Amino acid sequence: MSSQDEQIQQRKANLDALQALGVATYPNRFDRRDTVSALVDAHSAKSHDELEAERHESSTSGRILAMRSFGKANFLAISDGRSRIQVYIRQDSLPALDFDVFKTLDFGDWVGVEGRLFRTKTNELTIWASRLHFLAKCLLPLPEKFHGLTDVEIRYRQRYLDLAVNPESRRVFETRSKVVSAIREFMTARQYLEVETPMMQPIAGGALARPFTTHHNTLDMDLYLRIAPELYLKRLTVGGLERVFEINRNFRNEGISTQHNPEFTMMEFYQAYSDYQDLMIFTEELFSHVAHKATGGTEVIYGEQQISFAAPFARLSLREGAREAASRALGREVHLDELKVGDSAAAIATALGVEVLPGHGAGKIAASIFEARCEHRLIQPTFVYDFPTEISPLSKQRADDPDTVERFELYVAGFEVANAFSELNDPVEQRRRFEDQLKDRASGDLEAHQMDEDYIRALEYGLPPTAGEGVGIDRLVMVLTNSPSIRDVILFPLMRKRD
RNA sequence: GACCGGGUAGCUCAGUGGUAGAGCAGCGCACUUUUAAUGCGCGGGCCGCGGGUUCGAUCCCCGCCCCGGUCACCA
Repeated sequence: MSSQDEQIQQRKANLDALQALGVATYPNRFDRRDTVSALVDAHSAKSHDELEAERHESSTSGRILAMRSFGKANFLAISDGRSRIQVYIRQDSLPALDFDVFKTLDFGDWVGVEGRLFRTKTNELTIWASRLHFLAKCLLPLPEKFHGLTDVEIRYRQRYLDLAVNPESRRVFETRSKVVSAIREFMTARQYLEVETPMMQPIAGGALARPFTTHHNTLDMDLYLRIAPELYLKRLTVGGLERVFEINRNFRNEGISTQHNPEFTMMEFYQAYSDYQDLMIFTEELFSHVAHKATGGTEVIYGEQQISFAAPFARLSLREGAREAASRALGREVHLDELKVGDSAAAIATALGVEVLPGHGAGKIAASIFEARCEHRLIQPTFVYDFPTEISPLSKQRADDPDTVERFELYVAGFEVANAFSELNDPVEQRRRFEDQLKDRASGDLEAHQMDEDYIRALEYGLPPTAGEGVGIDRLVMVLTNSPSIRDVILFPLMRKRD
């Protein structure tokens, strides 16, 4: 019998022993008065003498994460997932039945404890147990207490084990929850209406990406999991909801990496009577607020870097970023004009080893150079603005330059965490842009946008001047929790099926 | 998809072409304030899976599976 099988048998035997004692093996409820965390928070500063004077009688519960036995003196450490507290068990302080129950306990079991608080000789806050209640059995051996669980495959596939034994993991997801709460609080305080739009869409629009497909049986209709909520949210602004936001999942049928999970969470919002410049200011305020609420300040450590979310953030035009990077890599001064003409831009890209596909204009080439050579260097929050029109089918052109749109992406720690633009609200121009996308699609670009006639009809009813933005929640949480992989901030990241 | 690294006890990890190792966890004994408790003793392994080479493979070779990283694609 393997070590694991052996331990399972022993734990089952202990469960049987409980039953033989007449104790409920899976009791229906336990009325706890205090969480472990509440006890620790309320009493951790109190001295031995203060505790003796108060003789606080507690009733709490948790999972056993340590057991030390000295014959008639025994110690447990129980945890509510956030804090842990020690329990002192001595035979002459408990009813005989409770001590018999104690003898059946295994590392990982759930118990309820009643008793007064005191400090041991080594000054540890401890519950002197007067009652012990069995709550639930841990039949499988838990990872060991000292090294915890470090195998990332088990941490991702069996997140419950990770959370049970790695407090750092718990903290990451608590921070994630704070981030989402802070965003909601920030948006609703500014009169944004929180909405939910379809996750299953007949046309997967609002972004350039490959969708997942699904099917509705009764309607006999193929559907896509959404790649973005964008077109639905702007329909709401057409309807007069001037400020809307949605926090929800997007699904993109693309690669997996430290920065990409097939389903990921975005906060997307639209605001009438604003443009992309207004959103830069708004974004600075939002990120400062969220960083403060989630971490207590605006300075965070990410890997080797210290990142500041204090406003203002740096601003850099995409072409200037590409120009600087090209100059640095080629060892000569590259001029902006060279990036604005297809032939010279293509020559620079080729010299840099950046692939240029037929049909790519100067704008797309400049963007490729930026992505290959510049973006990973943007550690401090940086607004990269003025994107080429050809890669921005839903953004409004600059009044002074139709090849450039009023759009920015926010980069932090070398990757994109937000994307925003002044929304294209001219239905004729929007139709022309979709038609350009259809040509790309016809030439094999699976990520090109599809035609959405109803969206154009909505624009024909009139979208006021509006700016919109999407914020990648997972990536923001990565930066705020110093997590190197997106899988560290998603409770159940997608993994290959395993037998 | 390509390349690199990894998969050995429940967990964390050593290791070798010749009977498989440690610490923790587990079991037994001792111990009435311990802190990764300690001491003594014991049990626990398809060395990811399948082929091949070999007298003999956990180790060498080939294929496959899973995980991680880099690149490609993307946010």
